[in-house]
Amino acid sequence: MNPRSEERYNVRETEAKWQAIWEERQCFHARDDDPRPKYYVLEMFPYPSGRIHMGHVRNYTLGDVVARYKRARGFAVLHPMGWDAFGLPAENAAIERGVHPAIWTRENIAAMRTQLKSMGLSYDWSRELATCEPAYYRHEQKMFLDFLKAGLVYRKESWVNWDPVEHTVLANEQVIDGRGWRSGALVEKRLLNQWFLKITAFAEDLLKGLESLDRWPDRVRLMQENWIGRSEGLRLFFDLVDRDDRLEVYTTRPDTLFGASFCAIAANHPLAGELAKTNPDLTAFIGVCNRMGTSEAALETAEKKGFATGLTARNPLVEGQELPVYVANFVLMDYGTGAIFGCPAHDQRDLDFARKYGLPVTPVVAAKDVDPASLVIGTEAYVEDGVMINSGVLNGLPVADAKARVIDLMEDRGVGQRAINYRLRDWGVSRQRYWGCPIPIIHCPQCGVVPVPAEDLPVILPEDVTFDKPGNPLDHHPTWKHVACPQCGKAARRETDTFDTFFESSWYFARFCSPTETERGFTRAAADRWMPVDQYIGGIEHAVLHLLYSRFFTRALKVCGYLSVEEPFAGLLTQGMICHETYKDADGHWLLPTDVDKRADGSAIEIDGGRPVVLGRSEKMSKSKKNVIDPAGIIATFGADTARLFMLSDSPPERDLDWTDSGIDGAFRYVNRLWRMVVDPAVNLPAPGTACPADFGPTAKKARSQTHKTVALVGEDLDRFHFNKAVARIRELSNVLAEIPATDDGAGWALREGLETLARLIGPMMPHLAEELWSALGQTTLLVDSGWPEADPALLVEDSVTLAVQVNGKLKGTVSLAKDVDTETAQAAALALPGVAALLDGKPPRKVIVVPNRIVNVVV
RNA sequence: GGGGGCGUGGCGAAAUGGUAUACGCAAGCGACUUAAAAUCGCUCGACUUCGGUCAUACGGGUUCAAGUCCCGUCGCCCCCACCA
Repeated sequence: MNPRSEERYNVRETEAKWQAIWEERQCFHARDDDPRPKYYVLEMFPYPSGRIHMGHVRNYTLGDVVARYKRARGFAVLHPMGWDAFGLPAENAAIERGVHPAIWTRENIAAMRTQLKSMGLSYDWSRELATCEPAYYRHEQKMFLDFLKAGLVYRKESWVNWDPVEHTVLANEQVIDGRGWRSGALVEKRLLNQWFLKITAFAEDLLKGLESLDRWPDRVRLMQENWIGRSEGLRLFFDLVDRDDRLEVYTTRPDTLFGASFCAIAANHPLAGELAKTNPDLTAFIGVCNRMGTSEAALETAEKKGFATGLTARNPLVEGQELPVYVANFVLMDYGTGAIFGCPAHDQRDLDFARKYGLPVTPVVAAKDVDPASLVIGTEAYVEDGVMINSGVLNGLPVADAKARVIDLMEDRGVGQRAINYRLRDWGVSRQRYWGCPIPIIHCPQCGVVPVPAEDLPVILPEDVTFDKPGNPLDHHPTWKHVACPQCGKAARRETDTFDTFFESSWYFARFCSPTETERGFTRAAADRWMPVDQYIGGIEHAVLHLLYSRFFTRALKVCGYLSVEEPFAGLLTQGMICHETYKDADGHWLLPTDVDKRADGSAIEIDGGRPVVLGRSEKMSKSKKNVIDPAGIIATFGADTARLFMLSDSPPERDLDWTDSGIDGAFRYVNRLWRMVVDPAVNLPAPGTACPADFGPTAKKARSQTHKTVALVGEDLDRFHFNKAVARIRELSNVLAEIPATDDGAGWALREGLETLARLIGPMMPHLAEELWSALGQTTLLVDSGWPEADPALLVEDSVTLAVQVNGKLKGTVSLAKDVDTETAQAAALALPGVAALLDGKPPRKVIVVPNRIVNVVV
């Protein structure tokens, strides 16, 4: 036995060795003056929570394969990594464990950086950034002030989710079933002064821009389209009877104006507030509306409720008609004008409301062939298309024409105008939090809102704060908020709110272009050099928020002269989640996979105590369900390459991936198999660089053809991110190479060619193993520097092909023919097949279809 | 309620409208071994009278040909949601 085969592939030593060599030689350093075409690949940067999880492993493996592949293909690759380091968990750690958020965050970054490095990721670490450092966030304070100057920022009182226990605003996604996600307290609506970024100014542009993003998943584009929610309709005024005032309403159904039977305004509508001043019952009703739950269940069961204000409004289209005005719980202040007219016959909510309060229900649209007289609206509104009835001048018009006619009429009379409305709302960026970027504003009793002068930037977050009281520590700080007004010099107060953490992640991709720039975040030259990101990779959960904010932010930066592009991410890959089986004990408590012993029959018991375990379905790995596997243990045991291979091989990247122990075992077996194939080859290999022999035996010849075909196919697969297929093809090649008999002419040469190719093809996926194999094969260069193999076109063409032969579309056999034979030859060969001849029974076929090199279909 | 996606062996999955089930996992059998692990080899959709026949959730349709395109049904998943 060859003594070397007794050695085992030493994962730890080998991976550490190559990581050190790559780092020492700065293999992944991106140079701004590199003349080759650029390729910017970026993965969504992590929040430094303390440890990496499997989702990170998948995300960064995918990105690293793309980066290493593009590098091999001759691109100047920018592949950076950083930390989305502001955020709530750091404050929670401070409250719960007494650690300062800055210390907690920096320690987590250090720990996670070590973990990421153990994965062998090809980052340019010289560009690393952390958003919690003043060197980073100072620039976004400047950007905010530039946006303010450009009219893209404003301050407004708005209704927010207020957690009365934590004394802070919550984002919508932090409100679960109407309660604060941490405190569990019922969330209230509060009117608060907040800073807003005018994302709605770009609504149309953000919508249009989606069309150009042809390398984004359709799903994400559609989600953003729905989120922006463009609608076309009419804004019109209803005069209020006996009041010198009118009510502005937005509708997408101006055609149904003849069927109107009431108007309704939101509880937070200014008119409701005014009326409530003299009406305690209305005040109470508004209070009820503001406390109303916003959970799915609450909305489903919530009754339509209204409060008759006693006011009436004149229907601008129907002479003499007066409609009662209600305050209604189902009208939203922040969509349209916060006021509607109700047409019960053709809107389900309006119908529910009308039935409850005994309001008239007049159908004004009927399906084309329905007799209007027989039309009865019961408990279901008619929302389909049709023709106008009961509508005076509109009668007989199709809905679309009636809409246009009413809009024209209202515009002519000056009581309304065509309007486009968006569901998208301006981005409120104020948070009553400590661990975030301070908003660079000073409030002066004399001068009002005063921006911090550029020369006083950055406004640095003070570190000497306490977390013993609820609310924002910046508010409790004894000195920090007290400053002199930059304009009048008198005592003034700093803004103590900080930015939403989506602010930092909205421009970090540009910062990576010139991470040490001190003047304005990044130089225009560097941004022009590297932007846009050619391939962005991350979770689908950011389909709207982060990706939409970043698209807006990039446009705003362009307006302010920072960069030239509008779209930050030219290509987007959204990866699926990592799932794992779930386990519960008899009492219904979740169990960790490490506490469970799976048995051969599929059942499972608790390792400690042996009680039976209830197996649950595979679900997204989460701490709450305890179905998590720590990547650190996997990497320590099996190595980074095994973990990476597993992440790539079982499912396409956009699909969810089931973690299985047997899957990781299989990947590890393959890593070792490849290693053995090289260090202990079945056939003696010629020296590297030996000239190609003139003749090859049949199997060696086939193997060579397979080698070159695999090069071509794996390249296509990687171009399309079909990593699972690339892995399958590589495995196929190794299966073929293992079959070459030593007796074949040129066997050793064909095997060396195959193994060298294999090493290069696995380079992006299993980089440590690839380097190890490359060097074991006697190569003296680094594999990362050796480019991508080229397929020999001569070896890609087959001289013979197998054609399927069908009769009436059913497979009856195959024939082997020379490639590209003429139709007649193929047809004759097919008809000569015994099975085919028998079915024909001597008669000529009705028709024969020949698809060259593929199939012959005989129709009888 | 609105929008979108998916349904292929025991499992993860392949398949420009053209030989369905590549590649892997699990399982079974065998070799090596005192034994186990590791490794290597073979079998592996269903039924079969061994000629074949039937299988891509279900029912229709288009086509010489459908997992793939169209219509409908069922099931699962995701996103948004009193958006006027």
